[in-house]
Amino acid sequence: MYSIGNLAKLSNSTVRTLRYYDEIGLLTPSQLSEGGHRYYEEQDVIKLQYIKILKEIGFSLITIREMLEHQHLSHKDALTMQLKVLEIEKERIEEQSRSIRYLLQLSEFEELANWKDVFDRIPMNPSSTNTEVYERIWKNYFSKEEVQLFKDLPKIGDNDETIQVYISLINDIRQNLNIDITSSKAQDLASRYIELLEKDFKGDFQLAEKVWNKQKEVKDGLGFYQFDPAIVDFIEKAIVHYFTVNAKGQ
Amino acid sequence: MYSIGNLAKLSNSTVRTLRYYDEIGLLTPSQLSEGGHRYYEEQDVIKLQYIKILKEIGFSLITIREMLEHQHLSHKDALTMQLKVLEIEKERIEEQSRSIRYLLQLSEFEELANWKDVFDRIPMNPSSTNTEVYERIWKNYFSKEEVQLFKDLPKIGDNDETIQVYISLINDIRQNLNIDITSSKAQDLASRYIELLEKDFKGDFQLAEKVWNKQKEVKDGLGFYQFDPAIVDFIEKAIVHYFTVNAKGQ
DNA sequence: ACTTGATTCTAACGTTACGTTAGGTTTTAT
DNA sequence: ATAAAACCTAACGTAACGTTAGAATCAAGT
Repeated sequence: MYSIGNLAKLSNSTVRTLRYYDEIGLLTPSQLSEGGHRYYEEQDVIKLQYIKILKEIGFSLITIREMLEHQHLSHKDALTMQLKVLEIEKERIEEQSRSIRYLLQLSEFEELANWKDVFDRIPMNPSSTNTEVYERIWKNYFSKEEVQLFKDLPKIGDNDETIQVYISLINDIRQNLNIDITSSKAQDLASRYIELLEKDFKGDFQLAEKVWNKQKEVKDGLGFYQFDPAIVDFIEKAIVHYFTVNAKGQ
Repeated sequence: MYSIGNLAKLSNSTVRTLRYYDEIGLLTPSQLSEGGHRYYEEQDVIKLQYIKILKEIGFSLITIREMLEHQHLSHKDALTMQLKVLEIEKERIEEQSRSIRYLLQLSEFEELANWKDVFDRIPMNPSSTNTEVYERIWKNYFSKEEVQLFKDLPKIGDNDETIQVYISLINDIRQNLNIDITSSKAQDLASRYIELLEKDFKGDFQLAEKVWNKQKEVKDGLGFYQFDPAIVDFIEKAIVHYFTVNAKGQ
């Protein structure tokens, strides 16, 4: 026989919660005193444990009430439905996270200073479902295997370290736009960029070059991030010089 | 110059929403008629687009108001903070999903019929953080490499097809407990079980056997799922016979 | 039995972002 | 001028409580 306060303490709950559960018919006390005080039995304690478990895995109180009292829903159906609800919610969160990362990374690529800059730069829909659109474009210029490789290229918004590496490199380039292409600093930047290309294109520099050129030719681009012209210029010159000096055969 | 209804239509929003935004100071109309009607300008249309984008990625309206009007928060800080919020929320969902899958899979392993059965079978805390506890136990009996391999073994609650394969097999075994161990059916079941062991233990049948025996010796088990004794018995006999007949050297 | 402190009671307001209903006023088009 | 459409404010609802207020009840000690 427990008072409401004792039950609250016993079950790591609150008096308010228990009153609310009584109000909605989820957990009604076994007895009421003449003065209206609520008293609970051992079976109520156990029921409250069940309620807490179900609540913890995400069920609403109304659903819990249905499940515990009327049992219209089988446990499997209820669990399966709730899993579906959680999956939809997870998708929403992942999509939101992707959009936020997109904005953050875009912000760093272009050194966007404030919200106005960010909003001005946002395309209509910062979603990654545009990949399907670009796939159709890629098919016009590249083989099936090449298109497949593009799908794995780092994209802005990915939850991946690679983009950070690009961001770091692009920022370094941006701060060194005016240095001599032949300097060791410029060549270091070129080397770093080539290393990323090698990784992304699995060593296929011809494909990398083809993409780079097509990206400039095709009217709306190929869906790959479009660097600032000054940076494009720097990269081209630095890489040409790098390969000239190192005579890597390319 | 737009009326509230026109703006609502133009921006795929509702009159109620726009009134609420006015009420909380998020988007106030540029003009009010004598009669109290709200009229909005082009800049308000643009601002509403910004609001919608931020709302879509999960920011609360109050936060959006702060960001757009006072700009105390840099866009990077706000986006980073929101990403953290989403990550915490995602963790919660993943944990909840794991618990639900645990219950579903447990339910199928043991053919639990209703909620009472489920609750009776639930250990204190159906969390997978118990792995750390079991790791300490494993270290007493197994090498470091072996313990590492255990971490990758399928666990109840995993979002993985393997458990389903186990469930299917265990259910088949349960329905054939009384057949002759030497029958082709029993041997088929044994074969299927061995196939799973081979995959899980990377072909190391000696380790699999060691685990199987230790699981029975150690007082509270090793943290691997403990089959019903009748099923344990069946598996042992069927596998022994399988290897005897096929003389695989084990 | 009486007193006092602890516990409990109900009522009500708050939280977020609107949807919905009601009754009255304003705007717009003919 | 008239009528229809659009708009206004007020208020209640949604889920799951936390918080405050003022009054009543319970339990323990004398």
